[in-house]
Amino acid sequence: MKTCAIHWFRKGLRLHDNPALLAACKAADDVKPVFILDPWFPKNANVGINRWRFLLQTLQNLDDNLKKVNSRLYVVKGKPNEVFPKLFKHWGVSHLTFEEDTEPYAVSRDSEIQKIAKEHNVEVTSCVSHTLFDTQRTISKNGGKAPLTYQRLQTVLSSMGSPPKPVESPTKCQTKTEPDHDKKYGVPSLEELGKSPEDCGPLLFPGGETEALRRMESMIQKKSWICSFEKPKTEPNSLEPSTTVLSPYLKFGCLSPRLFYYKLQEVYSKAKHTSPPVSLHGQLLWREFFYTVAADTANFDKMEGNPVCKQIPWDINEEYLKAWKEVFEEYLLDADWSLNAGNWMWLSASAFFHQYFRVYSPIEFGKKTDKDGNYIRKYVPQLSKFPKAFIYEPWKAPLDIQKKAGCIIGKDYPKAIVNHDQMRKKNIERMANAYNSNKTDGGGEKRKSEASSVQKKKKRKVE
DNA sequence: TTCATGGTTGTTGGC
DNA sequence: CGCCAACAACCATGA
Repeated sequence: MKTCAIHWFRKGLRLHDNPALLAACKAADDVKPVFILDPWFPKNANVGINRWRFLLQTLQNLDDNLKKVNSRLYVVKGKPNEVFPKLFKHWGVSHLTFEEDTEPYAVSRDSEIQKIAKEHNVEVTSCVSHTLFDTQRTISKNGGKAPLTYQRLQTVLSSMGSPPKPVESPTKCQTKTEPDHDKKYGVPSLEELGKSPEDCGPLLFPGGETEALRRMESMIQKKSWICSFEKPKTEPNSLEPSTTVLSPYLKFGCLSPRLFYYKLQEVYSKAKHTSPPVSLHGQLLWREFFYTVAADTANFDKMEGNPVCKQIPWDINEEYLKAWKEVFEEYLLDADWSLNAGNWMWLSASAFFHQYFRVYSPIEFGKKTDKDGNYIRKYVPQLSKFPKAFIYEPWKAPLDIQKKAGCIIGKDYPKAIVNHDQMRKKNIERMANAYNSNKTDGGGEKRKSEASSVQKKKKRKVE
């Protein structure tokens, strides 16, 4: 009796610790590993050329690794809800497996595919392997709502025991391929997707599971570095990475967070080591934190309609917006929906972090870890010849120094769009007002008592 | 219900 | 250069 199962790759682009792939191999003697290039995606998401390259390299590597276990990757173009009915019929599919994905777009897409599968008598198995724990289980352990502080998450997780152990890679994943497989289902090149490879930057971090495991293994050798790792002491403006650079591999699932967790555990077990939140384990827990809150919060990537987000009357300034917009989502190799939204709320004191008067200075913060401004000299070549006294504030340099540096501010390089000191004050005031008015949103008695308690505090201060 | 506690990365300016 | 107080007074959690 021949049975055919599709394993649907989305994230989780790996063979190791992939319980849904294992389930497909177990359920069927013909396993079709499928990746769907969804035309919806490039139009509505900002994916830069380097991330496209990373994805395609990851798919190529996935195909290579599947070949080693007698299988192949099938890259199919189309919308999942149109592709699956065709594939179900074409291959006579009885099982569909995939890794659970907690992002709202994925949740609604997957529930539609579940329905379609049911209509075609296809049995669906989905498994958690993108996060350390099942986010829904964490949420229900916390009384049905996501923990809103890191400490609370730690408390909840510690009541759940250790994360599930990673499962082995499949040793055999028999696939009946067709002779024209490469032509019909091969991994496309950048050109075939209408992209220009010459627009790519240097290839510093190749995509793929093999590279992810290599990078993790080489990092895990540096035991004292791992044991003394403290995130706040890393250097965001260093020219060499001062962190692991495993995040793009975790984002695409080239690397299992659970495998990484247990590899770190092994090192930790033999020596004194740092702890969450600053340790490397702590970094995996931050990821878990934002994934968990994001899975439980409506409009997590927006302010409006987002119950955890402070409602702040931001200015709408198209000019400023243009200078910043989309940059992170487009250019980051590791752009990750839950993590980006969570971190932006953190940094803007909109949620999770509330001490809004601690404002980063674009001048002082950079100086802390890069006094000479080498990061700016590399990435903003117009400013590269400024003396270090002015590298963070080139507009303050006397005209003759600007001339000597070959860059007149306002002519060869734009003037600052805001005065930081003024804008800092203005925004602290705006935040104070927003916090205050959010506090009194209950209205009535509550409004009165809150207002009077603020008054009292002010009085005390004066005395 | 009330209140203390702690919070992964702030900046400035004086000593 | 390192240390420390002032800045203004936040929130979620848990006792």
